[in-house]
Amino acid sequence: MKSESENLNHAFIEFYEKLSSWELKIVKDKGVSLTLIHAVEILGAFGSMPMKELANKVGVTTGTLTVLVDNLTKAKLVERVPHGTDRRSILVKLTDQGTKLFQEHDALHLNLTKQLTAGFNEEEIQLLNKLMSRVNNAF
Amino acid sequence: MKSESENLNHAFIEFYEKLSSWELKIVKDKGVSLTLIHAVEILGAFGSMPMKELANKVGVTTGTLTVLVDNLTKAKLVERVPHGTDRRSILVKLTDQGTKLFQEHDALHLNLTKQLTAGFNEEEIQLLNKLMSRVNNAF
DNA sequence: TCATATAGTTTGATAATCAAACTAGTTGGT
DNA sequence: ACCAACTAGTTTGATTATCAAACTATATGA
Repeated sequence: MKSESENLNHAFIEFYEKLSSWELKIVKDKGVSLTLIHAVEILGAFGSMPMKELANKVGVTTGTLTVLVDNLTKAKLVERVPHGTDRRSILVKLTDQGTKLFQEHDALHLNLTKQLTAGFNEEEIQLLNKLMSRVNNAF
Repeated sequence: MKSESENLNHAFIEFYEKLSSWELKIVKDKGVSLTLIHAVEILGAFGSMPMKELANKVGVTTGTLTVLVDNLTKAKLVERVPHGTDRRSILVKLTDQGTKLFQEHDALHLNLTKQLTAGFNEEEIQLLNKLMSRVNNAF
């Protein structure tokens, strides 16, 4: 007999796998790379940050991030702005256009979430949100 | 005021982002590529499947998957087995060694899940599992 | 002041990926 | 039964992503 933790673990993994596939399909349709939209998503969620920190969150080296930010800059989605106190450092910041892309992507996620919880009543949605928020805070 | 769906959506996205970063870190430590472990995870979670279906789930073209499965085969993690009724098709199946890798990776996930739900009682874990399973089934 | 550390870029090589052409097998309409 | 249209997977040739390591510019601390 499987423990409840094992069942939950597999539910988490299945959700993660399905969301990954969904995300990949979405970005492919838009003709942008997964890493690119991932960077936009991180900047949208956490705000402007230095190259190094963004590289860590995206999961690439700073060398790779330099190229990625070059491409994002060419596409007018981000801009490099000087760090206030450390002249070695550079902040990566979403442009208006980048913010728009982030919001569009977020709206697609919202559609998906609504679709996935179509059979839920308001209390169940609220309950699931509470439980997932507790999980996120423990991360 | 944000709707409950929006809150849940952002909880899902935060969970997905955090799990992605965790997965990336784990995979880097092991020295294998994210795509490779992703394929193993999909095969472990959903069972053997044809090239095309695996390509869709991994999010690459069938051409790319051919190379990936070649590499996985060289590493003795998967094998190509004939499809019962369609001779054009090939099933990708985890080997014993591939299954072992999946189980090791799954154990890491389970540790994480237990850690994330350390503050939950048994009923809450069961409840979250029920809700997430319903979400997964709607995917 | 100067040795050491850090942020970001560049470089050269390797690996991942794609689109399109190709092979082999299936299916449906006549 | 035949054959045109379709599908699964592979191969090929080119492009892109990525890394490690060397490099530049700035910061820090003894």
